[in-house]
Amino acid sequence: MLSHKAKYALKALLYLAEQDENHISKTIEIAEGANIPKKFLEQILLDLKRGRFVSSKQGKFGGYYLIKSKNDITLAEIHRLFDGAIALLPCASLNFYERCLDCKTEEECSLRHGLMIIRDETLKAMHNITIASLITK
Amino acid sequence: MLSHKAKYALKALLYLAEQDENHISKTIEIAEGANIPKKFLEQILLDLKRGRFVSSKQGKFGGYYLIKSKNDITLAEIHRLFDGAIALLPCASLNFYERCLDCKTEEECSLRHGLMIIRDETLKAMHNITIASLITK
DNA sequence: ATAAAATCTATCAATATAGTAGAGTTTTGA
DNA sequence: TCAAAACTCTACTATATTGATAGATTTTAT
Repeated sequence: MLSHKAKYALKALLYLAEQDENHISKTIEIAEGANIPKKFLEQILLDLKRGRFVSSKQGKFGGYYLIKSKNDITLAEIHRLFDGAIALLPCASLNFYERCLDCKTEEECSLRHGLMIIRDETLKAMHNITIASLITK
Repeated sequence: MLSHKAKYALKALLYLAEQDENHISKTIEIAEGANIPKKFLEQILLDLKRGRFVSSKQGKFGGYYLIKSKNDITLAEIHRLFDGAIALLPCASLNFYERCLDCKTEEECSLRHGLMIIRDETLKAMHNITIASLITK
């Protein structure tokens, strides 16, 4: 399941993608427009900024705006940024690999192979879900 | 990610599936064979019993054994039993549906459609991973 | 009866989640 | 230059979940 953070992040990105080009959105606008607790959203937007999905302008008339095309922001990326690995176990993960400590046979645990198949399928599907695809549903 | 419970459940089922027909396995055997904390495994086996994947015999010479074909036990089922919904949000779930409370438009949240696509893909893949398929990897 | 095994219920520590609070910094325009 | 508006940063908190452990109870075979 997605965390609330990841869900809110997607909704915030969706909100930003629906604004006019060059429009800059204040946190409070996004919060109200997408129904997200404002103070929580502040943290999420900072995370999205660190992830280089959005950028911001401080001070009066400041706010947030997309710096990545809505066609290039995928569910996979947002999942990884907020919820980590897409694979079902760390030993089957591409980006968050860790050895299973409870596996006797060092490299290959009995589940790893099957879970890598799932990972590849899920990843492929998650890569196709972009912010743009969510708008034009 | 899978919980330890779900992971241990899969490993326990794998262990049981690898035993001779009619063999009955004591918890301690499974625990040592699959490297799972014994007391924790006890709970997991009871869950698997309630889920009708295994059955048990009490008393001396008792233990656990599969009552479902290893070809019919899928990752999807084990995920649902121990970790719940396969979908990324409750509003996109088949078996654990709940409305998104933060969605303004009652029935359709902006993410639902995309997440249902992911769910279908993941589910299809998870359905193909069976205990049998994990053995003959 | 006794030993071996499953079963049941309770408890616990550590961690993650979902937020809230408030002070600090930057920018703008009057 | 000053104040308001906005982002930024750090800390805190309540609650739930996870990953176990402990111990008493019940069942069965010999």
